[in-house]
Amino acid sequence: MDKPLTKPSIREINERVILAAAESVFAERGFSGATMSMIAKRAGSPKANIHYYFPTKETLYRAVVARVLTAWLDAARSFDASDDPKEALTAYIGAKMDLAREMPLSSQIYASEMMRGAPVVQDYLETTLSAWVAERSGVVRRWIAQGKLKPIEPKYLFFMIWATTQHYANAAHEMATLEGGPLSDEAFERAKGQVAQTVLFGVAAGG
Amino acid sequence: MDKPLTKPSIREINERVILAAAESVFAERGFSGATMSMIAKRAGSPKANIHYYFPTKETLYRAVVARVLTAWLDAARSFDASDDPKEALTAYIGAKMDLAREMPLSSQIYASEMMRGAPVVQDYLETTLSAWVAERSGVVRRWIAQGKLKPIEPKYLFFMIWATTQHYANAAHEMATLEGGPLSDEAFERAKGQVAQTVLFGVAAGG
DNA sequence: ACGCCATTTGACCGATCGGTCAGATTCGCG
DNA sequence: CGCGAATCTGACCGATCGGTCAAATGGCGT
Repeated sequence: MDKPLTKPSIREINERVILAAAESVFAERGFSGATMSMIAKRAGSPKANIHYYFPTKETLYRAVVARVLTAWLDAARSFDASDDPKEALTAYIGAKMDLAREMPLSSQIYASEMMRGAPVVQDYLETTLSAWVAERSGVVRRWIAQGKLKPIEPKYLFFMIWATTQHYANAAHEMATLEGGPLSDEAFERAKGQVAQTVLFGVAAGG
Repeated sequence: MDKPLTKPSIREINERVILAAAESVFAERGFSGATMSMIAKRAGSPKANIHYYFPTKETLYRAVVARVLTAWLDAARSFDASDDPKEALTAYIGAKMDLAREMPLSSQIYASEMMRGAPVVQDYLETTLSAWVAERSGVVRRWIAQGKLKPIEPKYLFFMIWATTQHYANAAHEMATLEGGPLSDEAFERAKGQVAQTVLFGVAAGG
């Protein structure tokens, strides 16, 4: 879907460029710390032209956040890849970890949104995410009933997965300092494996 | 130590009030989003008086962050409470969880600091925290050598603990929305237990 | 009571913020 | 090519920012 049958219009191109610039600035400085001039400079346009495409700073911010949420939901789908808890959780944790590594800016914006009380994504929390959690909690409870998992509270399991994976974006700088440099691909893959292993062993039915 | 032998001076009282006000504003809006007038209003003093005690916004911010770090290190000490991995990890996770619940503002400020690349606490990361991790990694490796833990990379274990506990501060609003209200004390205690249990089972030597 | 220093305060400053606007320029279609 | 719409841009605006300052007020030892 969404194939470029027609060549992208000037509007499409520029909105894309501006959104990318805005994402990086919002991630670095937060909503209040970001300035329109900074975004304009990074996008390579005069400030007035940014306002031509996105009338206000808040409009622009909402557009950036909207992109973040779609990426989030895409990764969430990997949870449904299998009916087996081991496979499903491994796939989900892996997808979330990859997301944090490949789109750290988005992850940081999402975290900042939450810390500020979700002024923009509140309704997403109440509708889409609530529904997702309710549905998948049912799946986890079924696994528990089938004796495949310990009797845990599904919500806290999801919190733990979100926390851990998000941390690899939020605290990338802290980790880099402690490691003496950015995590290599190999180190990241080992981290991914250990997180998945730990969670799986932690919740797997005793045996 | 530090007993109030003499009654606190005007300076001590006011600095305390200002720091508390500043902490809440910085946590809500981030460094750039916080304004001196907002802090002044919350502290109940005119803005000029804030500048009398803390000459610049950055000075004030650094003072707030300094308090956060001492609370951090206090909680970290609970890791050394025992030589037994089960007890030590349970105590450490519990202390960190309590910290996130009792001082959510501090936790959020710390997270924001990291996301902005640690402009203020960089040297703390390179010295104090690095040393702490190096030392405790040695302890974990000893436990592994004694067959008490799976052969894991200690650093990723710490990352996971930090991530999970910090999440209960950073994402408190997200959790509250999904739970239909703030986590009760009971719910929080259950979460704490499940996190500790999951991590312990996840890293405990098989058997 | 006096005098000295700490503290408090409202008025004020230049810089920068988000946003506006009119006019110049370019695009795309007949 | 011609022309209306879309796009671009420098100049500009009021509001607010962090920070300053001189004068007023208060606390306290003697």
